[in-house]
Amino acid sequence: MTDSHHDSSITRAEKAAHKRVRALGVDLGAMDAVANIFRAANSIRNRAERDLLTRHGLSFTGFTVLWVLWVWGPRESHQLAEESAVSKSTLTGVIKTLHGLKLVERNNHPTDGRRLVISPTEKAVRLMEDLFPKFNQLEKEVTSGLTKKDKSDLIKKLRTVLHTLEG
Amino acid sequence: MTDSHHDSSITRAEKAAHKRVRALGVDLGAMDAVANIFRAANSIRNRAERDLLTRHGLSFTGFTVLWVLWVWGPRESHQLAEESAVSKSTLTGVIKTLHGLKLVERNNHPTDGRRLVISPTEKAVRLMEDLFPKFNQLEKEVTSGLTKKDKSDLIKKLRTVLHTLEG
DNA sequence: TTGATTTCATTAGGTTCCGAACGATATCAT
DNA sequence: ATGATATCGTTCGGAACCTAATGAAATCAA
Repeated sequence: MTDSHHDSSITRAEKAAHKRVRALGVDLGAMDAVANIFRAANSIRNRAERDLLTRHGLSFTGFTVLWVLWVWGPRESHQLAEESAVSKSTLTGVIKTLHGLKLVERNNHPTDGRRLVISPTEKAVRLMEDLFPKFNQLEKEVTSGLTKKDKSDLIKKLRTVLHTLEG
Repeated sequence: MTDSHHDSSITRAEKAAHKRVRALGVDLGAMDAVANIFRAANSIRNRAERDLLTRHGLSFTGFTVLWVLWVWGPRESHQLAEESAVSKSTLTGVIKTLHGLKLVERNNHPTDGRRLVISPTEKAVRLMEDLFPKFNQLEKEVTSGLTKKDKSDLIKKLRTVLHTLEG
């Protein structure tokens, strides 16, 4: 046994990247941290779509929008776009799709004629009550290599990154 | 001063989510870990596109593909698609865009008429030598709230998640 | 050698995604 | 009041993104 065959060892891609940027004086820790955030997000997203969402006709974004509505209740569309991390114009299309699936309602704002209030339908609530526990099961699986403390440390560090970005 | 105003405190969105799923017996640690991976990835991606990539006519995916070519050199398209984490059909379109920008060349494989070899142009190499250090600067900034050890812990935990997903 | 199978990239069709431009509504200044 | 400004959601144009179907080329069988 020489070394480095535990679960979190460096990947071939990371080694090649290090070699390429060696002469440029870059911060490898920052580079690998960001790269692994993207890899993890991509990988989890693809898994969720393949194993869970596609069969319900939902994209990951559609699921996210539904999740926000489920958690927060009816929202005006600009709020919904921000919470879902998509642009307003993207949301217009996603809402159209979700409306076609009879998962959201679109209502005019009572006093402001420009605004639109989006609500989850009863069907959407039932769907989320079925779907979210399954999604959480997937979340448990993908983080099953981490202890409870590992997860809480990971969360803390990611929140720090987010706080830096938003601050 | 009451409490909880440090950088990594729980967000409003997380609180609302916890309230909603309280009765469903979900794993909150797994939920928050995954949610924060997505939030961080989304946020960094948007920042990079806005502050760095758009002005060069590059999407984040286009940049990723160029990065892979820069690190690894000429690749066959199926390899390039996999390393870039997009489908082959998506890559066809991205390559078309990059070819329009004169950043990649498309060459037939010497012996196998089905295969295509994609190479970065000299222009692409120059662009990456200019662009990547700036991208890394952004990576440094977004992780500036973390110590060196924090970053290496974060990397390790994300690799563990990836290993679980791929294993 | 020819026919069946496999393995490539591309095309077809449809959703997601963005910024910019647009119309409609609300608000503010005068 | 009314004209200028700001703020909504939508539309437009175009890229990214997927799966399934297609077409081209290589390989395998007999």
